Amino acid sequence: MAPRTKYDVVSEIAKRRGFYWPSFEIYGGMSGFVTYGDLGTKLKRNIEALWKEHFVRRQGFLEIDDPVINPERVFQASGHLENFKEHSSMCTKCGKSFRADHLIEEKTGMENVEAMGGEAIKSLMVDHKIKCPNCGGQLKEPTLILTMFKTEIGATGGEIGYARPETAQAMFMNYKRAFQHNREKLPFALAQASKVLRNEISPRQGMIRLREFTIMELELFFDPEDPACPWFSEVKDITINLYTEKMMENDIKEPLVITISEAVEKGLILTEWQGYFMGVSHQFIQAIGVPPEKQRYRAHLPDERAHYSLQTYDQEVQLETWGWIEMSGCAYRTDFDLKNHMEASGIDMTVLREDGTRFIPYVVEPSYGLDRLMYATLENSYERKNKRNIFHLPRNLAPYQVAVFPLVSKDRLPEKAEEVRSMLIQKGFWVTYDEKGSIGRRYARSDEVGTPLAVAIDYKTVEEGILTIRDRDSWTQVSTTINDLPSALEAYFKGEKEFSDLGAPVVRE
RNA sequence: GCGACCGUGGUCUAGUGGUAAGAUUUCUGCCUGCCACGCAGGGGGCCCGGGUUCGAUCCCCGGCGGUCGCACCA
Repeated sequence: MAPRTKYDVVSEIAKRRGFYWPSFEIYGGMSGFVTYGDLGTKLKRNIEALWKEHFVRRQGFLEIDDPVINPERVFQASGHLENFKEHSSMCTKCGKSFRADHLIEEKTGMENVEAMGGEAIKSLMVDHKIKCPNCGGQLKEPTLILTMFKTEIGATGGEIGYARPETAQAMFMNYKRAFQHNREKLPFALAQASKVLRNEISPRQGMIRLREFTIMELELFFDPEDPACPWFSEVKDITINLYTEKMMENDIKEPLVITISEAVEKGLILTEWQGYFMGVSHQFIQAIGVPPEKQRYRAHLPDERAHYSLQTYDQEVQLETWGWIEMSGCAYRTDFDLKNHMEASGIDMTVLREDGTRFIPYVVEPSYGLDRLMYATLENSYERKNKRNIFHLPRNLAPYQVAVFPLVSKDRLPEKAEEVRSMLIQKGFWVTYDEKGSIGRRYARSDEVGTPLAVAIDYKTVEEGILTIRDRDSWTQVSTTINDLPSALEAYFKGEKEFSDLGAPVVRE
């Protein structure tokens, strides 16, 4: 049997304790779909909230929420219908399948064969007698694979619709109205955290590649003649690990360690806005618990880039099981999308400058996969210590903030604990309560779901109103009073106080 | 989608052509004065369909799902 990977270990706890598990289990399951349980739902919600702290609230950007199903016209205009598919050809002998356009390019040296269309690809395959590169066998006629989910809108099937494979089009389609809501001022951004669907041919790696998942994305609109980012100075000194396009082409293994401002000055990052978002993103990923040395930015090579992008940097995080995995992408989309929608819809999307000239805004887009961020958060916070599982989740991400335990379940301690629990709930905290088994077992159980603090109600609590707070990470305790507890917890979760400041140290024999 | 391997209580594993074991979890009661404590008792399972067989969780075929490799991942 293969050794258990960290992914196996984390997933086992996730399933057993209720973070996430495979969907449709009772009907045999279906790969590419995941169900979040209580803990996972809360953790995911907290990561989304933290993302909005970094990318929406701070800058005063706008949010929207747009339909998942879109009519076909949208994807004609966006270019997805043309680009979100490939011509796949399978070998009749060994069964392997290949991208027909890539095979033609290899054999003939032609470029951009994909754009020539299906019929041309079919005849080129025949003309050049292209065989299976694996075994030399005969290849089947290429078939078109569309990786968007297709459906019909309306009961009589009047119009074809597709589930969106990204949320960006929503921001572009609603750009003009939002621009007015922003009192026609540039730059501004539209953000959305919402579900998208991609009909992946063969999803693998559990949480990393799903068919239905949540994207957190924003489109920043700016005047290409006024490309300065007003908050650039906040991130300019952040050091990142960078792999530029040129470094990728020359197969350079060591990253360029460089500050954001230097990378922009040298033209390695094309715009200040990309630099800004890459810097904020570095902080954000660090805030979910991934240290800088496990982060890097890697440029997309031209043939890897999406049809709309002039430059894209993937932000990758090093996971123990799979190595470097993309967590976000920061794409420079220029005016590609607004221009397309303007042409296809006939709606003018240009902006008037003070000098009377008109222009289509340029766009920079940072985009995040929430589901894999959640996995990265769990994996990075996981520790096995003294045969126990601990998730050292950042305190602002933990599904539950505090656990309340009576020391023993007798002598009116449970009743007292219940009082403390209701008080904390009334104060707005996320609280769990447990009185089963030994207190040590209950501490262990709350560590396993990443609850940062546990409050123990003992005889001194009943007699003098003094209780103890126990820290998940250090397993140490401090004591304070029932009356002081809420404000202490509030300061702790706001990050104003550290654990040791919450009360007097408790020393046990 | 192709190939290899795999599918046993909630979870992790053992095992078998005669319907199944252990740990853990969960429930009940007792116990419990700070780190998965102890005792007693209870609950809970062979992925689905077909075939071979007196009898299939085990063998065969198909499906579904998982892991890995190839391909795909805009």
